[in-house]
Amino acid sequence: MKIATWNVNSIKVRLSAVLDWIREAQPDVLLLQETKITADDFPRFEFEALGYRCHAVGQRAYNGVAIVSRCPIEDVVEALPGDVEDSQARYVEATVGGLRVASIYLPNGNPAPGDKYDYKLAWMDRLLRHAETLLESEHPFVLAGDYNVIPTEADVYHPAGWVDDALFMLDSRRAFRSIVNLGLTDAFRALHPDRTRAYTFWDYQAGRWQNDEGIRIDHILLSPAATDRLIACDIDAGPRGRPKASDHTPVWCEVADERPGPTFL
DNA sequence: ATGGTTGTTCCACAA
Repeated sequence: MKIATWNVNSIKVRLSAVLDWIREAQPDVLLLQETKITADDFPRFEFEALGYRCHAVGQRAYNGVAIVSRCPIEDVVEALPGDVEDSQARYVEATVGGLRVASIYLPNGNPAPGDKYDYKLAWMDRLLRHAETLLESEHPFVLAGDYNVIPTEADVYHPAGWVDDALFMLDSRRAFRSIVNLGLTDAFRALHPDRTRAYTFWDYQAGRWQNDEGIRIDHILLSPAATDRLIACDIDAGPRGRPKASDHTPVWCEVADERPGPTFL
């Protein structure tokens, strides 16, 4: 099963780019972020025409996440547990093809320090607790999306320029590490430990794409049971170089349908 | 230190 994640920065503007990429990359599941549209206005028919189902969680103008899948989308959870006051559309989780998957749009947190940074860290604490709950089930799961966290210095073109940014500040990185340290696997880094200049986001401003000055902030985290089935993972920078591109590009992984036997080793 | 860009909305804010 091929699972991909992509922050599209408005599904309305990006619809043809996303449909093109689906035709070309053939993911079984595509997790979207920053759709910037309500669930009612999500362009479901265009995805259904390609043989996919959709479950969108959204709001006007900001945020918005969705699950697009070839398999039925079952037992949907439309918000990250832990704060009934939080009305931002940043989380959707469901079972697809026997796997639990979540599309995550973690808060940006800038400017930091401040209210937005506090919200980011609180949101990450809720994600940590929820991941603990998911782990108790021992069911394989995939938490993928725009984490808005640069995990290490290897994941940014110029670390010194980012030390005061909420995406790279120590508490953000610590919180991300705590989530991974529950026993999850950063699929990309697990398979490409030494790869440099592996980015998923390049700012629209200041020629960042042209100069390959990016950051790796879109991540696929796998539970132990899902990690045992991990076959491949990569970043597809193709869509970032096309006209009317999102500032993010897709990340995908391939997970075996069955737990591999001895012949796999 | 500033400016550089894109999207949505209402004349700014978020990224």
